[in-house]
Amino acid sequence: MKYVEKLRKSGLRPTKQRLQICEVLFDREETFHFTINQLEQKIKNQINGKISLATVYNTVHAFEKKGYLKQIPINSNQTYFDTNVTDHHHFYDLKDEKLIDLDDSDVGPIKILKKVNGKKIKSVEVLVKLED
Amino acid sequence: MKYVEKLRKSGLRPTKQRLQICEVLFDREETFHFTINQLEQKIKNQINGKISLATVYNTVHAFEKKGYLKQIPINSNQTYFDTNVTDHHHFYDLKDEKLIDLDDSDVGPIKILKKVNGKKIKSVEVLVKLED
DNA sequence: ACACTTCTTTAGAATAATTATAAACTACAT
DNA sequence: ATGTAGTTTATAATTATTCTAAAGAAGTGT
Repeated sequence: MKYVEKLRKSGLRPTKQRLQICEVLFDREETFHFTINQLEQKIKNQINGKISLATVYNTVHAFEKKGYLKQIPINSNQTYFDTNVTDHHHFYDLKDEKLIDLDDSDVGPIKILKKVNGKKIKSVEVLVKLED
Repeated sequence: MKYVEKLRKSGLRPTKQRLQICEVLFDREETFHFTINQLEQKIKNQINGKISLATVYNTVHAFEKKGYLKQIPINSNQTYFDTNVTDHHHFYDLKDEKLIDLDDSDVGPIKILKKVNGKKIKSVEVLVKLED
């Protein structure tokens, strides 16, 4: 399994559940945007067995902490995550409640001219809301 | 009362509670960023009486629908609102969980080059996360 | 293989933000 | 004043997320 080493290197034991979640998350061409519930559904469709919702939460948070996932700031009732952990921006389709990646070439460079005393910039994220 | 007319014009009855909330929200020099719970606290400090949490929710949502408030897209456990309904950007101080306005002169112009079939851009918002 | 420790999974309970409900109340028009 | 439609309110319901504690699995040393 190609994820066994990756997990072990991160100090995470390669359990059956984590490997299954890795497959759902990372065995794909394109960036994957998801909520916990959507992910749980995908996992349950893909595997032949049960997985606890708590495990999905645990794993997603563990992966986020290790830098394999990131949260996307949207005001939705559910939290969105992204398998693309590079600095990038998003379209959010309000009607379909779906995220679409923007890569850097789609957005001009963003300059932040204001400074805040004693704080440094951790990230700069653009959210472009789309309507019909 | 200066808010009576404003409310009536929007088709909202100028009730005692709504007028009190207007004072807390709009009788100030600077933009006000808040969560429902913070707003509830401010109201209870300011007035000499009770207000139901449900009323705070109702009113904030009514004002949002009428365009007097807008939601700010952040992933927090609580929803943030803003009395500044113009298109503008934010710092979010991760440690203090506080929002700071950026005005347009603080952020260079943002070009969105990508188009999505049949959709148009409703808003472009930048969130700059700050850490120590 | 075995024992032992530590990490992980799990079901279910707990928490917390938000929304729904339905009865009492209030603004407003007639 | 009376009627009606909108509003407030306490409380219940809902929903996403986190917590808990017991059972299970992985890793280490023997």
